[in-house]
Amino acid sequence: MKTDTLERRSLLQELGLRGIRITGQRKILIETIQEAARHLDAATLLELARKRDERINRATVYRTIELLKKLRLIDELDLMHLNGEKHFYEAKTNIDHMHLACFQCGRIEEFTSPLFERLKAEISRQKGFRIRVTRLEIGGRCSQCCALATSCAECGEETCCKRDAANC
Amino acid sequence: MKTDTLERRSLLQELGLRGIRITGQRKILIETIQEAARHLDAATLLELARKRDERINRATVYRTIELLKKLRLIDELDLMHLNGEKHFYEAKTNIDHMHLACFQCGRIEEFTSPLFERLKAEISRQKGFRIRVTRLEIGGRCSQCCALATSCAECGEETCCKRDAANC
DNA sequence: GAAAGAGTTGCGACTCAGTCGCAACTAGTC
DNA sequence: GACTAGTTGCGACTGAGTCGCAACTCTTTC
Repeated sequence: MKTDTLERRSLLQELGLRGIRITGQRKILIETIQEAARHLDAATLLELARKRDERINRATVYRTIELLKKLRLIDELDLMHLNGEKHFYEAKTNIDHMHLACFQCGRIEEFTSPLFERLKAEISRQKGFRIRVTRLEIGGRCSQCCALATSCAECGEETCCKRDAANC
Repeated sequence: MKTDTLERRSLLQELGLRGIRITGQRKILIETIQEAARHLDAATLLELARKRDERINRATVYRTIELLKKLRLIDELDLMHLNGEKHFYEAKTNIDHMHLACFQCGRIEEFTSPLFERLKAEISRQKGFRIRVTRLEIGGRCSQCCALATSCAECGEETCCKRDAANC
């Protein structure tokens, strides 16, 4: 997952520094995550990894994800369950960022803000909570879909999500 | 889920206002959600509802949750997957709030802040994104666990999560 | 109060993400 | 090159959530 503003670490390098064995499978899986143009779920990660080495097993994918999560090298996302119950993964960035999920077109946007950092500082201070991981996901309608918005055929409401009309 | 600061609506009343049929099962399920002292997952909701009417079926629980989610009367939470892959549910409140999940003791705290509202406003303004649902979950260590913290037997690190030593 | 019909429920079979134990394999060390 | 702890593949399993269909029930209408 590459963006202009957010800096992601080299996961392989981090693994090596922590004395964790770098196997062929881990190398492929990590490279696949880092080179992906979008957030990957476990099944897609497996599929892409198998293009490089078709012997890679599903269990290995889950075990590697678990490892990278525990080492806090990747973040796990739900992306508002836009695509069912899957989880998605991305290499951790230098600054925490949030994900905006458009219910209409399915696009995922990333967003950072100093306000988010201030909010985290406030939580630490007020609640005495030591923050280790944050997950801020926002669902709604992106600017493009807002611009194209027409009222819903089912309910007449302009704010309706055509992707899921019952959600009006 | 009752708190002092957050105001939750009467779901049954809302359902009626929207012309949705109020069945015996829905009444029981909604009352169970509203009277619960904690966030419920689908299986627990079923279990509690069956104490009132043991004929209630699992599929009905999932269908009712789906209905309430679509009507935006309840929020779905993951609570940082502290307890596996389940989802948890709570009646929507008048103000969006976040959940702080302690990886050590498992406690869930709720927190509201004007900064969160400002952050949402900033996203709407800067990205032109029309926000419908937000989910902010924060994982770490609560103040009580911080106070009791001793270094981890496995790794020696003070910030280690004893619940999951591999997470050091 | 009874009839009618749309909406809802229970049932059971199914799907799919994720887990686990175990034997075979291999990266890294000596 | 041999050794071994850590890793992998396999296949069976678990558990959350879904779906189609027949039976039931809430609400409306008369």
